Amino acid sequence: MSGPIETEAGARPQQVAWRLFLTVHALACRRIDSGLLAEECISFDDYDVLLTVNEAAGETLRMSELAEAVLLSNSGMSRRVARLVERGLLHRDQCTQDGRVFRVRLSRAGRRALEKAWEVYSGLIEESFAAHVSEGEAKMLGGIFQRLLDRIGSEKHRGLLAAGVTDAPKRKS
Amino acid sequence: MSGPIETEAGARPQQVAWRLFLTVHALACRRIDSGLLAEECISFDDYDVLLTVNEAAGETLRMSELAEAVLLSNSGMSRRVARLVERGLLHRDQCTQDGRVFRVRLSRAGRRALEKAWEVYSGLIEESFAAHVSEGEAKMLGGIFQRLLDRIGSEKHRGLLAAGVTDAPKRKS
DNA sequence: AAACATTATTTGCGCTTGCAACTAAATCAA
DNA sequence: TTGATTTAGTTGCAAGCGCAAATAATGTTT
Repeated sequence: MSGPIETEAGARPQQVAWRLFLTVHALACRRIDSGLLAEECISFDDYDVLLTVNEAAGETLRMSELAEAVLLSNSGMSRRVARLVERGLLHRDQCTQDGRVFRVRLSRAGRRALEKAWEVYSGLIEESFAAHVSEGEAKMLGGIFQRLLDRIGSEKHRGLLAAGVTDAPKRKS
Repeated sequence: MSGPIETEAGARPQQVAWRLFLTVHALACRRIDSGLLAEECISFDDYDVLLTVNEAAGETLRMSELAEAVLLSNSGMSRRVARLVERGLLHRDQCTQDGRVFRVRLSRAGRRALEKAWEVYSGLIEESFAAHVSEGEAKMLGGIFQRLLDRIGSEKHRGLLAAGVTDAPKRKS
């Protein structure tokens, strides 16, 4: 986003890119959100949670890990998970070794919901993003974004996993 | 974001890029948000509103134009502007030709707040984004994002202006 | 073991949002 | 002109969020 004075002419390409980045993000997310809603899938945000759980080593995560991975506050995640449990998409069981921690995993219905949503979601990504970017460009973008993530993200955020960059050796529950 | 089944191995580069895109957005925005807060500036979202008003042709915009440009619902914008008026950063005056429309413009204090925020914000963009992207890469990103915007954005969204693609005739302060 | 400190998660609260219903102003119809 | 329609913007409502305080389970002293 450019500054308050000069704006149109003198903006550096990085600033222009930043601003476009914000706008594209907002537009694409809006489309995807409403696309999922229209097909009666779980929401974009819920998808993110279920996917993160599904991908976790051992297919289970503690509340705080999940919150961190999805970039939501702990309290926000607590309530989000409560709703998902309520709807039968997630199990949330207390850890036997340490009664303070709760582990979350997909239920059968949760897995089905995730799979159904993926069918829709992948099409929406295609239509709102992927179709407009060549494979070479996508690799470039991925490289740049990964670099940004390495520099500004504290550590294990979703993208690392997606890009297969993680080296976490852990095994399941 | 990759799908529920295969994920790490078989993901297309576009899907990897998409997921990283989401994560980088969330992380960078989080940093910028808290950076602005720490320096006692207006919020990221308010900045966006004030900047959009400032850049508008004639430095004034109707409520609905503003909402569209900033990608907020009309009701959300109505309340956001009410708060900004309350705080003395914006004027909101009823149009004399058509009493239904309200035009918004920066107050003096609003302009000062915008300028002060820009000093901080530009540093935060630098640190969270620009510093990690070369000028050539930034141009590439800008090109790709602009293309995406052209394809998925209905029309005049902020990015068009930032990229100097608009043909609006405005001049500065 | 009793008291204190620490860690994991959940609640209370206030704020912001979007949708849908509402009000007000302008335009169209007769 | 009066009445119906459309348009611009604002509210009522029921979410969701983050912060800070509360709760609960462990750990650590002494």
